[in-house]
Amino acid sequence: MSQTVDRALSILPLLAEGPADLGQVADRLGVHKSTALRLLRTLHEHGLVFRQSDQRYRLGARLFALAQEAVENLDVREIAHPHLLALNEKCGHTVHLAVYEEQEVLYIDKVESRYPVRMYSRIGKPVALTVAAVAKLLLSDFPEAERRALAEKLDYPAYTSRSTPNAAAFLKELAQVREQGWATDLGGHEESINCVGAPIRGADGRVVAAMSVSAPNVVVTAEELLRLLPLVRRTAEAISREYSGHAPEK
Amino acid sequence: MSQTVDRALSILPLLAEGPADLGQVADRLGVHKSTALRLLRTLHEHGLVFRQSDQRYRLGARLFALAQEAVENLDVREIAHPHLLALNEKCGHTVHLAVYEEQEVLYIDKVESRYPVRMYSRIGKPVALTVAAVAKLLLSDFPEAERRALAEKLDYPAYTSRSTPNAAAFLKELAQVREQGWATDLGGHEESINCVGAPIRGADGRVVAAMSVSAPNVVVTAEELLRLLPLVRRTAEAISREYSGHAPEK
DNA sequence: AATGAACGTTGCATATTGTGCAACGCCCTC
DNA sequence: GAGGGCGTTGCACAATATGCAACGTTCATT
Repeated sequence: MSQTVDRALSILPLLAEGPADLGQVADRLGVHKSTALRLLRTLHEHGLVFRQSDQRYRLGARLFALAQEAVENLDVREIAHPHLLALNEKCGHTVHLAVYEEQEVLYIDKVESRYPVRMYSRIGKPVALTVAAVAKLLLSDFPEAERRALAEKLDYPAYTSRSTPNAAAFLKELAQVREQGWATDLGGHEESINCVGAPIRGADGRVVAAMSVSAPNVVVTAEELLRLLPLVRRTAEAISREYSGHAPEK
Repeated sequence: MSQTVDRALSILPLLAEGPADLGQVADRLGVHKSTALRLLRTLHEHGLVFRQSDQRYRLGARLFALAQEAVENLDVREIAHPHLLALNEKCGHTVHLAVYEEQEVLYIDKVESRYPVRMYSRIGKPVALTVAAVAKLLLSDFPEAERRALAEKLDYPAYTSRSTPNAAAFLKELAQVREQGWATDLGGHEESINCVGAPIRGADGRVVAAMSVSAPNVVVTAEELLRLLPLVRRTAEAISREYSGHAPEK
């Protein structure tokens, strides 16, 4: 690997501790002042480092401009897709990925069940906010005030006898989902369909997306589906790690 | 300056645009694949870059961590943040904090509007120097010679019909901003968005940062926004006092 | 006002270090 | 089973980064 680049990059964490002058940088790198100067100059040209008024060096603003841009161009779907495929490979059921956007929760990816009996859904379709596992996951991460405001505003259609009946029940459910880190929908939308889901989190811990596994009663019972929970959670965690920039573990 | 480091660092903005594979990186750098590989490996070891499951490279977690530290070390931000929150609490609009660094003006903090219609911006993003209220505030504090030199060097993109058209107009505007101690951007960047801003000064009276309140026409008219000016100025002054070492007044 | 220390900066000779090349191995497609 | 695409490795060469020593400035000390 490249010694020069290695040295240059070692400067960054060093400056993260606080501003430092040329001599300090050179010392801590174990190189000559002139060498440190050239490295700092190159970092400077790229905006990763800058020189404050007392001539000392500190981390530059371009660093967070880069990070910000990277986050913006991050596509959850792209990262999640192979994981969703792998999960489907293992359990055979329909796997969904959803995000919250403009007061709605939308499916943005889907891997079809490999069983002949499938649940109906389609990418881009808004999901039932009050009952869907992915909706509960995404909404449970909202600040409490917003959760309450939203819960009041919603309708609570009685899709089935097990649909969430009202705001109070919904808020209680969200609190529980938030607490336990996973969610279910057991026949709340369609009598014969059950789902289990888990949240996908960004580097800052906020929920950026949610995934779920869904299957009709006729294929597996609710209890059997719940047994998949650890697998679903592990998958969601793997996606979270990769999404927030950690190398996937081998 | 160091060619190797220069090449390595050029990879970062390239990856910020989105994931890329080895060949793409090598091409865009204009170097041999093997060279690109070694550079990427070094970046990888420092955690600035990582390899997602499809083998393509992406910006890594350490970059985000560094960016975070870089922002946190900007102490204006730390001091200003609660004030920005309070201001947003009162008026509901988007509040920005910006500093000048290395020929650019950058947003370093932001509190989102609580209205559904929001303006687009992001922390770390360089702002349009010739029109943004915060840019005018920061640049107006430069010594006259530097202002003139800078004004000559700049481009004057006509974002809208009300954008600053040329160096002469810009210098006149800066002089006025300097005189009155506040600045506006009335549809100069995006036709439907207005801003009012005020400077934050250090103990020596120099402008160290600038803040602004922004709102689209559809939410409040320019006149209504201007009525917030006293509030904005008072907030900026409170931040200035605290920043320059006076105890925050309760 | 003069001296000296501390720090950043520059040019240069040296050899360490990074480079391109070509060949290899792997995986996937046709 | 052949072929193309892609990442990877070892090697010989010279381009490139390095340390040194000397210079310039700024600032504190006497």
